[in-house]
Amino acid sequence: MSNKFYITTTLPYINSEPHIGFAAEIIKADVIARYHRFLGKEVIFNTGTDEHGLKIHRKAQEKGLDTQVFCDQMSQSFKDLKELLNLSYDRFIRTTDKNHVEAAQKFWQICADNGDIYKKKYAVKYCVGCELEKTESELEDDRCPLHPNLELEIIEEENYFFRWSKYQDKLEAFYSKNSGFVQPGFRFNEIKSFVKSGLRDFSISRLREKMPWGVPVPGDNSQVMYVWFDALINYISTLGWPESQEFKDFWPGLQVAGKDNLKQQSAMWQAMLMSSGLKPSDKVLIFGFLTNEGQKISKSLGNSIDLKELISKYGSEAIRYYLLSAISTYNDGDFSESRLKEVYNADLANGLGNLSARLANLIEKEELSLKLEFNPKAEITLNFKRLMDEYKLQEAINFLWQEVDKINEYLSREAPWKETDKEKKALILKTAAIQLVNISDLISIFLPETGKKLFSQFKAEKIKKAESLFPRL
RNA sequence: CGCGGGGUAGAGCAGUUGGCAGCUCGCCAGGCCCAUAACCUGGAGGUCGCAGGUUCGAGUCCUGCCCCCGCAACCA
Repeated sequence: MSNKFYITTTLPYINSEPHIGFAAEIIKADVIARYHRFLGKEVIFNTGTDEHGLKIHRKAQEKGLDTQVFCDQMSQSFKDLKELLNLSYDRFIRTTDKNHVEAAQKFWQICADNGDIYKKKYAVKYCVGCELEKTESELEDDRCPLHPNLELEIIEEENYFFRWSKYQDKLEAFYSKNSGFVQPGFRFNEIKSFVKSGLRDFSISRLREKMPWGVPVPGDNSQVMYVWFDALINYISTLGWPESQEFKDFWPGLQVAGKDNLKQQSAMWQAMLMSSGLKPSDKVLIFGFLTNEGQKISKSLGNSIDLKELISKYGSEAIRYYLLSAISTYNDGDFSESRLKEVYNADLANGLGNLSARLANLIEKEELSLKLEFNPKAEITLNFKRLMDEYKLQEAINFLWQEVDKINEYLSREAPWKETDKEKKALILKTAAIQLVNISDLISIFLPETGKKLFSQFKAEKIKKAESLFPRL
């Protein structure tokens, strides 16, 4: 197995502030990255911001800002998540970065040289909301059914197209050879049937005079790249492609995305990689969406969750725990503040928090000297790995909490506070502490701060009661 | 016949290859008294959406049907 591991999130489009859904995605990616570091691998974990396109340009204009200034501000807001959510990414690429722009142009050139980019004159109705041209069959009453409030724009111009259709067979062959390529399985089925139903070449450029905010098409000053074409390339430009050892060492990698990105990640991008002669991605994980208190998250409903406020209220560890353990990794889930509190009290305060206080207190009174070490061969670790290797994050974290329960059960059963034999008492406490130490290191994959605290508390020569890990709410 | 997800205890959800229906919260009754009013044990509460089929055996596989929700702006 390679000692190098590369993982990347999708790049969020920066026309609004980061929200809970993206937080869920990047936290899951963070857990996977930490897991691979835990396995001793050298990891690159990439995220960043997608900054081109008409919507962003217009948004900046609305605010009376220079587009780059607007992008700088929004991008910073996403960068802030690193501290706020305790993320461990080590790359943050912006699609307006110079090296990305150059890589996108190089990539384009290679696809063009391979005959996969051609110019076509066409007149089409274009929906600004989708950033997509619409065919007649997609329209209802001459309006985009997805954005009925927006007037369609008629685009009559010569644009560049990518020969997606050429890759249909290759994609299908690739899918059938790589049975776990997209996870979960039902998403894989979805994309397979989509590709099977036929691919149509898609437009990958816009006239610069109409849409100035994009990567210039090499050799044609009148056109800029369509936002999706350039954005996908970030997954390799961040590794220094085309000229870098790092790219050779780390590509291909694991990509994670929300379910709205299924086509782009697992079919469009893979075809683009095939065209440029690069290896397809290693794997694509597709996560579900969140609702807020049972309702679809939307600004018009005024129910978008203020992520920063939430974090300052409950702390990143609680948010991480909730998103990872109480919400399905791959299915849609619901975010509810009352549920968050419930889970916090049950699992963090009464569960892990109380247990660590309970055990530390018992040991402190006995003045034991334990000097415990994490044991990577413990059965717990092996069972845990089995789940993590299949990216069953929710099952893995819940498995750890079952182990927390077992320690509580063990203590109640053995009742060391009643034991009069000093040696027996010490053995009971040591047994419990060893289990907790083993779990702590695994917990730090999900809750880095908590893991660190537990580890330093229970690895110390003199275990002492510390400040409450998770005070009850 | 557009694509997809879902309908399992009062609420929220798990159920991998078909093998005695589970978890968390809440509720009831005990226990413990080391710990954060915590922890442990037991209990009540389900015709697993409906109707068929395959099977020794179906929440799980097959067929049909009913209902809910995404695939609309913002957005993963």
